[in-house]
Parts: sequence; C-alpha cells; structure tokens
Amino acid sequence: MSIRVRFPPSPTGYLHVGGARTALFNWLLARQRGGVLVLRIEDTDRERSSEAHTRAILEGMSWLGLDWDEGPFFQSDGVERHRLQALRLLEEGKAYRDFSDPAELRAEAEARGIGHPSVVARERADALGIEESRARAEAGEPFAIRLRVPEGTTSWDDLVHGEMRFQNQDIDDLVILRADGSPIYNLAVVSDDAEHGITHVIRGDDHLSNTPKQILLYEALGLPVPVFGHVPMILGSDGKRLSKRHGATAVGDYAQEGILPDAMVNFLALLGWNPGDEREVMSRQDLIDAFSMERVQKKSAVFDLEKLGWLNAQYLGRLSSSELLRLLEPHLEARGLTLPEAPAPEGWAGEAGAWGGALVDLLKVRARTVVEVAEQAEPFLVDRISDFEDKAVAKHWSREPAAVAERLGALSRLFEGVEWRETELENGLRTLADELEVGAGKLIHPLRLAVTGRGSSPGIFEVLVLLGREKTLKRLVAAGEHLARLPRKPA
RNA sequence: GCCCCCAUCGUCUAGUGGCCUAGGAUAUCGCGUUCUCAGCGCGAAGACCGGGGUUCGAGUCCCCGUGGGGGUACCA
Repeated sequence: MSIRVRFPPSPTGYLHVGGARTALFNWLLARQRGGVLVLRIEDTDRERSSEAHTRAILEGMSWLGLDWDEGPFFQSDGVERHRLQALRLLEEGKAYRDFSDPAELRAEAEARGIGHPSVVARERADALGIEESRARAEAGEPFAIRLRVPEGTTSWDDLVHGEMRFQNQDIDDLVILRADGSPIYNLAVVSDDAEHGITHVIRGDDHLSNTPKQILLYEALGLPVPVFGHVPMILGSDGKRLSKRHGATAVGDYAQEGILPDAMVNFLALLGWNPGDEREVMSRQDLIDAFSMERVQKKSAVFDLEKLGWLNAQYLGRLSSSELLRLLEPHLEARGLTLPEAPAPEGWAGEAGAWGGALVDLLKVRARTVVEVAEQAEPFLVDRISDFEDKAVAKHWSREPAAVAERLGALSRLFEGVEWRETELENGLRTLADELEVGAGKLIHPLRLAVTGRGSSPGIFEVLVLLGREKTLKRLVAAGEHLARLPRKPA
C-alpha cells in the first residue's frame, strides 16, 4: 500500500517558512514513494481563521511548486463526525462528562496541591456515577467531555527520534469536546487523519507531546495508528522560535524579495535534512530522489538568510536571460521602469538577442535576488541620472572637481568619434589616459559615476556599449554640470 | 513546578567506537585575477557544552549537570 501523508495548515496567517518546510518534507516523501499528499485546512478556530489566509497558503504552496493530490479539505466539515466520536467514547466509558467550570476546577486543584485539574475532574465524574451524569446531561446542564486516559505507557517508533515512550500517568485527561459541543484539536486531528487514511504523520516536533494523547485517542476509537515522524523546528537567528520579529517569515515575503522558488525549496530541504553527501545545490528531482526521513535532523535549525541568499544566487546565475527577464518584469514595473524593445548591441557575447537580455546577463552574476537585479538595472533604464552616490562622489569627483571635469570633457570628445564597441572604447580610453598622463582609473571611475551614478557597476566598457553613445554623451554633460556646482576645496 | 525533546565551527551540516591532527558549505578575513562591484581561483581563522563513567581506544555508548526548545488550555 502506498503512503498517504498530509499537510494541515491552520488559516490563521500566511504560509510560514516552518510550515512550508513541513509541507515540503511531506511532499518529498509522497513524490518519492508514489504516495498521496492530502491538504487539509484546519479552520476550527473560527475566530482567527479567514478565507484570505487560506488563499494565501494555497498561493504559497503553488509558488513553491508543492502540489497536493487530495483536498483541500476543511476540518470544520468534520465537526459532526468529531462530535459523534466523542459521544461514542462517552457511551463506551472511555470518556466522561465534566460539568465543572474550568476556572473553578483549576482553583480547587491548586488549593489541594494537585498537579493537574483533570485529576479533580475525573474524581468528580467518578463520584457522580454514570446514571447521575446522564441525568444532569439530560436536564440540559452543559458539560465538556474528557478522555479517560488509561494506566500504562504509550509508545511509538518515531521516524526521526526513534523509540518514544510516555508514562500515561503524565498525560492528563484531556478535553476532547467542549461544553459548546465543538471538538478539541487533538480529537479533530486524529479523526481527520484517520478519515483521510493518513499512514504517515510528518510534522513539527512541537507536536511531540501531543502524540501520546493522539495515540490514546486512536486506540480508544479503534482506529489504526499511523507512523509518526517529528521534524525539528526552525529557529530565528537568536535561537528562538522563528517569528515576525526575525523579519520575513511568510514564504510570500520571499517571493516578493525576489527569491526563486527552486532556491527556497532547496534551502528549506537543507534545513534539518541533508543528502549524506556534499551536494548542496539540488533540483527538485534530486531532492525527491535523495530524501529520507532517516537523515532528518533531531536538532532544530536556524533560518540563515545569508545562505538562502547564496543559494538563490546560484539559481539566479543559472537562469537563462529570457527566464530572468520574465521574472524581472514585475519588479521593474514596481519601480516604474520598462525595458526598451531593442536588439542586443552588435557582437554581444552570450545567448541574449535582446538588449534586455544583454543587460541581465551582466547583472545576474552580481545580484543575489531578482530585486537586486532590478535595483542594478535602474541606471540603465532611467532617462537621466539624478542621484549620484555620495561616497563615490567624495572619492572620484570632489577631490579635484576641475581636473575631473576636464577629463570627462576629453572623454566626451573621444566618445563623439570612436567606434561604439567594447575594444575600441577601451583602446580609446587607455590611449587618452596615456596622453593625459594619468592612470586609466582616473578616467574610468569618474566616468562610471557619471554614467551610472554609482561607484560600482559591471565593466565600464560593457556599460557604455549597452548605454549607447547618445545617452553616454548626455550623461557626461549632466555630470559636468553637477561637477561645476561642487565646492572647490583648497588643495 | 511537572513531562518531553535537543546539544560538532557564528550558521547549515558530515560523522553511527579506531579512517578525526574532526570533513564540506555559508558567512568572515587575506592574496590573486581586475576599471569598481560581483564572480572565480588560492589560502587563513573557526567547533565536538561541562563533569563523570564504559572501553585498549569516545565527537560517536551510558549517567549526572548545564544550556536551549516544546508541552502542560473547554488554543491550534
């Protein structure tokens, strides 16, 4: 029989990277073993759940490329079943009614120095007796239903932690149905997982101590107990549970920052798992082939943005220019920029046939995210440079504005006549530098600042070729004006 | 408080008693390539939480401690 796994997010927020990683592990397992991934929305917390969140979660899954085979199901659709199962346990004597007020119960437990209120609840139920209990219920008195946890021990063989064993005396009689008739999480999960025929429950290890309770429920209900595997949680850089204050935690945030889904998937897979060899950059298929629960880490992992960035750069660099162009478009649009429909400069190396392709070929090796590509593309796409980077101005212009202006003037004259190709431009510039008896850098750096507004860019001659003669000359004029306004500092 | 989980470079990790003078990646630093940035190449620095055992031999097994995390809800 093939395996059936599930991913059950609650729609109380966006798809969190921790949730995404859990989803990924389930997905990898399902895909590797020809199994089924069931998606279930755990929306029983009506207060905090919303349809918008459900949509966001589904979008997040799709963005990551994690498809599911069944669902989405909604937990709320099962409440009748949950209720009947709780009632059945009551009938069978495996659960009992709790008529107490929770606060009052807690107070008594505390006053008597009893570890857990459920001890008092059970005591009262036993004192009441079955007949009396039923009578009060029939009289309309509200009650919660608690599972009567039997004596003994509860154990299972966890896929990542191995043999796990809990003393039942440490497990309290948990409420499974509230006084208002709504089911409690642990019951709902067990009921739904059984309903969906889940064979392997792969989830965060924050559920480790829920597991014995759930196993007890499976057993009480006479349902087959699935295999459990508890994967480590993802922590923030301070070692605390990953949360909003660590920055972006929703996968949608990363989509927006220009992280590639393949990179995200690769990164997430490597958080708490590794293939056992030294591979790091792995395709989806690589991951599917190599994944195994035995190699899942027990230790929680810190979400390291730097490494995500590096991995993303790996994927970015492997993108064809047309793919990157397609991804870049919305980010350019967000900046009010558009790519000109022009052919690549003549003789341009690389696969790019279009000017835009030539541009991104230059930028992708220098960027870690698509957003960074957009950011670096800006000087090439604006009409004129309005901002000159302060640091670069201080370094390349302000020290000797007059001399710089003169050199830029000389460059202008050169550029008017030279053939507009990389080698010719470079030869011309270097010859000019010799004539002026300065190092080439004395021309290149002020020139870069003039044409890009920045202290760094791709190679200056490639930049010039892409920019074209006309724009270059205009920018040199504008730079000259800017230079004229700079204060002349005494030497 | 009680129950449970976890513990190798800053971070992700390899490591299942001798292959470990602890390997890789990332991040950091240096050198090289060079017009800057990035990239690339080379190199440096950087860890077995502490203490007891077991063993001829322990990062690896056991115990205790410490630290971190989770649970302990009529939350999910």
